[in-house]
Amino acid sequence: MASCNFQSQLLSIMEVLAKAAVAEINKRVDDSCAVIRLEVTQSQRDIDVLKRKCQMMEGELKKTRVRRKVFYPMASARSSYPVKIVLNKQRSNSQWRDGEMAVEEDSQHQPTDVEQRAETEPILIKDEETTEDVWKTDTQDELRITGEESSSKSGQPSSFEQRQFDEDFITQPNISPEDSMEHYPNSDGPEEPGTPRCTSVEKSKVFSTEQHRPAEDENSQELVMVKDEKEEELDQTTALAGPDQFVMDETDGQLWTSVDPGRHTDGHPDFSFHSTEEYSQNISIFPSQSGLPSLPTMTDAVGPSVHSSRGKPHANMFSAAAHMKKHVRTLADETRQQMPEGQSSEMLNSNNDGNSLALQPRQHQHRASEATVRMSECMTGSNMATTSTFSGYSLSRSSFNMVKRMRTQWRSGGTTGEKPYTCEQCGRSFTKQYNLIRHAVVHSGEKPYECTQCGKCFTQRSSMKSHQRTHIGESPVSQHVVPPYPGDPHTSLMLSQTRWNK
DNA sequence: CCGTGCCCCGATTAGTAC
DNA sequence: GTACTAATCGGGGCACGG
Repeated sequence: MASCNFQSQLLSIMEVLAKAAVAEINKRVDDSCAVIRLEVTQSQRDIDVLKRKCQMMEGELKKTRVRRKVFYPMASARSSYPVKIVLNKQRSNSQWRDGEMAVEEDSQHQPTDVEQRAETEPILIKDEETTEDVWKTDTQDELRITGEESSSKSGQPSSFEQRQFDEDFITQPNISPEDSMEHYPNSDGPEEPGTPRCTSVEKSKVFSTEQHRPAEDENSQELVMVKDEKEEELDQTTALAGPDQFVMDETDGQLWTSVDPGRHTDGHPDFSFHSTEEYSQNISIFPSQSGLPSLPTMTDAVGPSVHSSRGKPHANMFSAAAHMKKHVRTLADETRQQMPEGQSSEMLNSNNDGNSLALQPRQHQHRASEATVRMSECMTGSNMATTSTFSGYSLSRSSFNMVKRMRTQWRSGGTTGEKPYTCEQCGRSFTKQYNLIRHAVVHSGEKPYECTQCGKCFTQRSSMKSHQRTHIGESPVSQHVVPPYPGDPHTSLMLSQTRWNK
């Protein structure tokens, strides 16, 4: 009898708890859906803005091309390496300008208005230049559109990384994945033989991107406020979930095992993939810097990153957050596309119901963001000793040791096969950070290493060296004529030029 | 000592000429 | 199909600074 009574009481308690849990889940799912809808709306606005910008920039590009055709008809003929022309546009602006001036002087041409403009403005050949301009104004456009920005300037936010995240994740929805690549350190302005004479990413971009900082500051106050709200919510959710619920798995290094289960089942494998793999990778990778350039493209970023990220070991949560946001948007877009209006919340509801550990989208975002920051701190060692939770995910001392081991392994290019450094541009992962840095030039088009004999440019020094070996071995004659070390590039240059120009 | 950035070498892949 | 070359990446190892 007593046990029967106890069972009935237990049953009733469980029922009450279950009902409460369901109600809470529904409530939070609805809340999350609202966030996603907001994201979708903002994304649509972003798309519109970007379309307009795109059209503007296309028009500018056409004008520029026309200008270039008119005034520099020999530009393409002056070099056998068109890439060199394009990529050198900034660094060799002065060089170009010299050549252009020479042409103009030869013709004794009186500059028209257009020409004067062309003289005072860089010749826009490559799209990144215009892309950056887009971003320069997009921030303002975005602020105008959303009307969410705070006009007042604020002091330093409590955490730059958090601020970066919020800035990207909340108030700047128009960040595209490729724009979050500014963190890529660059193969610096190289030196010596193979001296970078073909640098495509110009210093001016470095400065121009840094000029975005004030704009960031303008938003910082609101950003901090938003962050606080989110943290409060986060605390609530984590308190609800209980820290013990999300103990980090020490054995498999799956820091996110509890974050996003079940996503594969809801028809968004992409989001799931990125959230479980790329996020965890990006989290650990990106060096952050105080005062990040705002929204450069990948190609823009390669340059600045050289100067800004070196020696600044903290993770760049900006990029990670942008990545995260991209996938949240992906989810939202897919949801919108795949489901009729009004069904998305139900769908998400059902998805979450099917998984006891599945975080609701908003919770997921918040936790992901928080965990991102915390993780970055752990990975960078900036807060290794004090960080004890991943947004409510308990992290034992041994887990910290594991994280530290992982970090060491990753950074030293460990033998685990792990590729924690992911290119946001193409999604490729790399074992070492420097490999990612080196890879960035693929997207930037930068070819900093130039063969001293033939002038051909290469992305990597080893490529240039192997190429130079071809000069040595290209013919019995050249073996004798070309010095083993290009002390006298002229003779070898003549020989190699005939080869390249054939 | 450790973390980090970087260099160097070698392997692989893709493109091109013959 | 083969050879050659460029492009790219992986990994070992060194240098330097904290």
